[in-house]
Amino acid sequence: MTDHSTCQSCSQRFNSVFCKAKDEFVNQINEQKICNVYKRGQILFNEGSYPFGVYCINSGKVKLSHLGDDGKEQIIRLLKAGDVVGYRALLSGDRYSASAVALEDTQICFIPKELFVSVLKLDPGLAFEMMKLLSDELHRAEIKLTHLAQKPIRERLAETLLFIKETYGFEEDGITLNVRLSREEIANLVGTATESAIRLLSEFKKDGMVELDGKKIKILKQKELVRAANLQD
Amino acid sequence: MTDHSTCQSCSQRFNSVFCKAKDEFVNQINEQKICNVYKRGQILFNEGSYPFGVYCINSGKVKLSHLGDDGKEQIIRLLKAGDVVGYRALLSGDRYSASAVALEDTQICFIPKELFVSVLKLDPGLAFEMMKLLSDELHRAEIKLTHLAQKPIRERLAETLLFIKETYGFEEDGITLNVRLSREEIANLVGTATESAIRLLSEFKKDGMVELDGKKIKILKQKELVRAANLQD
DNA sequence: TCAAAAACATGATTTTTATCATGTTTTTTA
DNA sequence: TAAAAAACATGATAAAAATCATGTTTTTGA
Repeated sequence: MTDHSTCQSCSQRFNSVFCKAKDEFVNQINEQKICNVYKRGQILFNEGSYPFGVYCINSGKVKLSHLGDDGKEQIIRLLKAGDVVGYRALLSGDRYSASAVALEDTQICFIPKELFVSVLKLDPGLAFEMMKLLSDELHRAEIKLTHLAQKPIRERLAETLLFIKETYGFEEDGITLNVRLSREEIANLVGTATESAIRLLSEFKKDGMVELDGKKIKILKQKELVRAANLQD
Repeated sequence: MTDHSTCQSCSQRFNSVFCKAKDEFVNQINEQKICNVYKRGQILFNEGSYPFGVYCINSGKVKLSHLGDDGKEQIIRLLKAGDVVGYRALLSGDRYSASAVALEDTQICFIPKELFVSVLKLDPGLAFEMMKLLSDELHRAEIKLTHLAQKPIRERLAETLLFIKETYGFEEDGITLNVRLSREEIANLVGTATESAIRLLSEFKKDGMVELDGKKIKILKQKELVRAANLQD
């Protein structure tokens, strides 16, 4: 869904919630979509503002985060090519409860609210995929919630590193996490103080599980990291 | 949706996700629904088993909870008349990731999976309400997640008491929470150790905010409780 | 490009929270 | 209904995590 291409031929089409949508509606979306490039740090939308549509990520990376009651960021989701953002508030009929910010230069297509909703009503394939997406996100949120309540920070940090790997994968070298996050962002993903995240990353390094080179994080011993995460499945 | 009544005349119909469903489909559901009474403590479904349908609560109360990796319960949701349970796993195509247990004697109608899914495909009104429900639950989960990551236990306990009040309301006296939960269940809702929950409840009592009489909890000073919860809105 | 700002790192300390221990009360059930 | 079990309560202690302090390194922007 880049400027010069179409939704019909979009590389992410069958990798997204639109995979089951009928051609007829994909064509309609193609007519009305607006494509844009967001630079690293640019805001797609801000907590508290009204949703006017949904955002399809064609390439790049985006973080979705809340501000807690005392102003501290909590990162709710990490998004990549093929993901859609901004549907939660739109479907609830709320303002955005989270902000979306590009983590690197990112190509995004905007689909206006009215069009998205009308297609959702006419295309049960899309509606079903949407429900599946919401259900999966709800599942993830409930698991995370349980882990936040019950697991120590060390385990949650290990889990977060594995989650980052699942989401963005490795660079060509096969061991470096394919995203640059600040220590503060990692802490806000784990749900802890920045210093604690830094300290535990140093421990993981000392234990030989990871290698740290600025914001580059290499996973040296994934199995040990899985053990450190203490997951049941 | 009791045994002797019909979905068409169900007192919860317009108070539920089926509020926008077409009569035609409500009639179909009425034909195939199976109504049951669950005694306090009885299990509707168990984490790990396969979903065969969804459960509509006609009266009574149900808790939905996860087991954490170390076997500790985390209560995910509290459900009441008009609520539907068991749709998450069904829509995701997963096994149940949580168990549902009746908190008191509860009347529940079961709607078989195939019927529910087929109606969902044919009735955009129901599909939309379902998406709205999922979005709202996702929102709630994200807020809770942020609070678990950022707020101290005292604030979370206060918030939990207010949440229980929002969900189940008061008894006729206007101050007693209309549900009986053990201290352990309250702790598993807050995400803390049972002793911590007990201790902080005692503090709230000492501060005159609540009155404790076994499992009966009376809210004496709601405003102070709101302040103790330190919510932003 | 170089000065300022931000991010990173780590030790020391304090606060928060969990765990352990023990006694009491309530609930269950044989 | 009485004995056993479960739940509740609270103090003492230990562990976990946050905060504070300070110095170093990296990044940013004038």
